[in-house]
Formats: sequence, C-alpha cells, structure tokens
Amino acid sequence: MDSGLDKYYNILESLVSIFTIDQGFIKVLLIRKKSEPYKGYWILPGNIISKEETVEDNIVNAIDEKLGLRDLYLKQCHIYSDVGRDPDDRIIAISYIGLVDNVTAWYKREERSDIETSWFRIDDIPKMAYDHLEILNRNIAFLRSKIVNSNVLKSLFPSDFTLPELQNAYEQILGKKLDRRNFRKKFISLGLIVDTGDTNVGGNGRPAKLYYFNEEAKERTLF
Amino acid sequence: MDSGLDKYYNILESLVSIFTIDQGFIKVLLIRKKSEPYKGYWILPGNIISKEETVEDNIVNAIDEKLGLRDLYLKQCHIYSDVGRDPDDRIIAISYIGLVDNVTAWYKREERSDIETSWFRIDDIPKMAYDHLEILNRNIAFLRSKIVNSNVLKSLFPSDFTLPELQNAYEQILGKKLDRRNFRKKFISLGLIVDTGDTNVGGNGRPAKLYYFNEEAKERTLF
DNA sequence: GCAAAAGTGTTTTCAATACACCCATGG
DNA sequence: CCATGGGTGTATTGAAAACACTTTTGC
Repeated sequence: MDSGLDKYYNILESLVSIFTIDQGFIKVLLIRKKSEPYKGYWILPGNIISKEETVEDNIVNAIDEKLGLRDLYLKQCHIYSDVGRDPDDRIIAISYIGLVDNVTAWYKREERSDIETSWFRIDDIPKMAYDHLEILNRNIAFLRSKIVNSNVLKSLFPSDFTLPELQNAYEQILGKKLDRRNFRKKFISLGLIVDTGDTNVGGNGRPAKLYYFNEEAKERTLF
Repeated sequence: MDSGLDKYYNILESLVSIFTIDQGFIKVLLIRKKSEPYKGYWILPGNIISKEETVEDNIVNAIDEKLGLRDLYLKQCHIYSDVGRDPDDRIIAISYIGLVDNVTAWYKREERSDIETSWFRIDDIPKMAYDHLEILNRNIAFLRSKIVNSNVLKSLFPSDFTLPELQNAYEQILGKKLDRRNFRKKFISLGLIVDTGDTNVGGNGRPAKLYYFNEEAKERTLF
C-alpha cells in the first residue's frame, strides 16, 4: 500500500436495518459490540465488502452467517461517506432495509452462539456505536415513506395475519391512528388481501379473521 | 498492494445524470469518451472517489472541473456493484441525479476545451459505454417518480418561467398529457408558484404570464 | 351477563377530472 | 381579420374521512 493510487482505495461496509413485527411492535435486529471501540454498544449488522462480490451478495451472506436469517426482503437505502464517520479508518457505508416475517424471525432463525443479538422496539433503541443511530433513524424514515405504497409490508406478514395486526403495523410506522372501517375497506376493496376463511384462536374478545396477501395485486398508493 | 486485505480495497466512482430543460425538452449532459475502451461512446460525468472526500464533495468538484457547472440540485440515486460492470477493474458506481436550470446550463457554464460534452434529449440517447445507459434509464425513472412530489422541478425553473413551459416539462417526464386548466389550478391554489406580474415576449399567440417558485411552499404529493 | 376486541354501512367532504369558450398578440 | 397559443370557470365523479352500533368469544 504505497503507490500514488492508494487514496483511491476505499473500504466499504454494508449495514442493514432488519425489521420484523412481534407482539404488535415493530422491532429491529441489532448486534452487541464485543470489542473496543464502542464495546458494549449496539451496531447494525453488516460486513466489509470485498472485490469479488456485489453489495447485495455481501449482505445476503452477512445476514446468513451472522444472524442465521435467509430469504428476506432487501432494499437499498443510502450511502454514508463522511470522512470522520469511523474514527479509525475511512469506511463508506451502504445502508439497506431488510424485512422478515415473525415466523422466520423467531422459528426459522439459527442463532450464532458467538454473536449477541437482540430485537429492539423502534421507540426504544439502545445506545449505538458510530453513526449507526443516525443511519437507523434514516432507515426508519425510509420505511415510513415506503409503506404508503401497497405490498411493502407483506414481507412482514407472510400468511394468516389479522387485520388489526396489519393496521397496528401501519399505525406504528406512520405514527398515527387509522380508522378501522376505512382501513379494512381499502385493503379488501383493492384486493390486496384475501380471506382464508379461518379465524385466530385465543386472546380476549371476538376472534379475528385471518388473511394472506394477494401476490397478484399490483402496486398502488395507499396513504 | 499485496496484503491479504487487498480484496477489501474497492474503487468507487460517482456518476451523475445532469438534467436541464431546453426548448421544451428534457436533456441530459453527457461526455464523449476519447480513449479505449469504448472510444467515441458517451458516458455519464463522474469521478473516482478518493479517501479524503465525501461522495457529495467528489461530485460537486467533478462537475465543476469537467463541466464548469456549479450550484446544482443533487440527489443520491443508486449503487451499482456488479463485479463485471467494468471489464478492466472492479469499480462500484454511485449514481446521482443533478438538476440545473437552463440559464445556468447555457450562460453560466464555463466549458472545458479538453472535454467534449453535449446535451441529449432523453428520447434520443446516443450509444453509451459500459452500463451507463442502464444507469441513465434508472435515473430517468427515478426522476419520474420524484416529480410527483412538489418542488422537485423548481431546480429546472429558477425564475420567470411560464405555466405552459412547466406543464410541458411534467408531461415529458410523466409521459402523458395533462389538462391545462387543472394543471394551473393545482399549482396556483397550492401556492407553489407566484405570479411575477410580467408576461413573456415574442413567439406566436397570446403572451404567457411569468411565474417563479414559492420557496416557502411545503412538499406535497402532486400527481 | 359482561368485558374485550372485531366486524360492519352510510353520509359528508374534498380533491381530481372532464369539458368549451374567450383573450391577447403577431403578421 | 385570422391564426396561434394562453387564460379562465363550472359541473361531475370518485375517493377519503368521519362516524356508532352490533357480533363473537372467554371468563
């Protein structure tokens, strides 16, 4: 590393905000840092990008290896290139949003014993290293701007969800209450979701009908 | 460059699609390539990113140095990291959209004698090198999705534009005709544009009123 | 039978659309 | 005076928003 071209060799990392919905709360998957700097702080999952892979491949592999997750929805979000964003080195970050349904998040996931991970509610984020809080917040804002378009949240609800659950997810991300009747009317009349004929069991009150997302429905503006 | 970390040193380039509106046509500024490979083909302006600058700084400098343009609207668009996108080397591209008004584009621009540039209508793009056509097309699609939100096109019209000119720009980018009365109604009733009290001169027919964009108007969905 | 949560229809309001005639200028 | 392009108002339609009572279950 001593040619005049050195200054053109950049280090890139991918950083992913993986969201799921659990117990009615939108949560994000974070990793606890085990070494200095920022030991004990939390970071977004990610990886250094090598010359032999695309950014997407890098992320898919990183998520599989570090988190034991496969088959999630990924969406490129933003690039962070401030020279001082990492105090030790110039690292350019490429941020992505990932969405997984809660069945995959909880039952199909193979946890790695050497990595401490945890899901956090997006209104209760722990202390985060580097500029990762800023990146996460921007990703949440991006998610918010995306869900007004139909079908984006379907990655969080693969099958057999109830309308109150779906409405709850939209309300949390949009940060406001929605009318139950209008919400139902919109999703059903646009053919976005399909009645399974079943109802859920347990819990208080009247059982809710179960739905799944109509894969054929085309994208359109919702809110 | 022979440590085991070599594979983590990536080369990055910025690539910008700079749009303006001229004679009622949306045009993009391209550079003609003077050397092999792809000699004689056209490329998007851009630059290799060094370790000591942000991507934004890099682009601002590249546009100033190569094109003699300053003060344009810039918006990050997408990252291209296919391993084979440049046959000679692995280069990751970060694409941006740039918007300049036609006064700046034509009168405030200092052309560089050693660089051959030209504005092309977006429905008449010449043969382009590498994957630049794909990148440009994606940027055009991105622009199309952006202008449905107010105020994005104001960078193309700094002052003293006519409503037919503005409508024409929207029609070209959206690819469809719009109703004159409804178009006018929307922009004026939302307070997005302000009447200067003047009218333009020359040309056939009744002179059109001149407007400027209201800087205080807040963003909202238009189409 | 009552508490808890889900399901359902109608009215009102506002924004989007469709539509046709008059006006100012240049030649 | 006529050709050209710009400016203007109204009626209709459709989607969004507001709103309250009934139904099903567990205890």
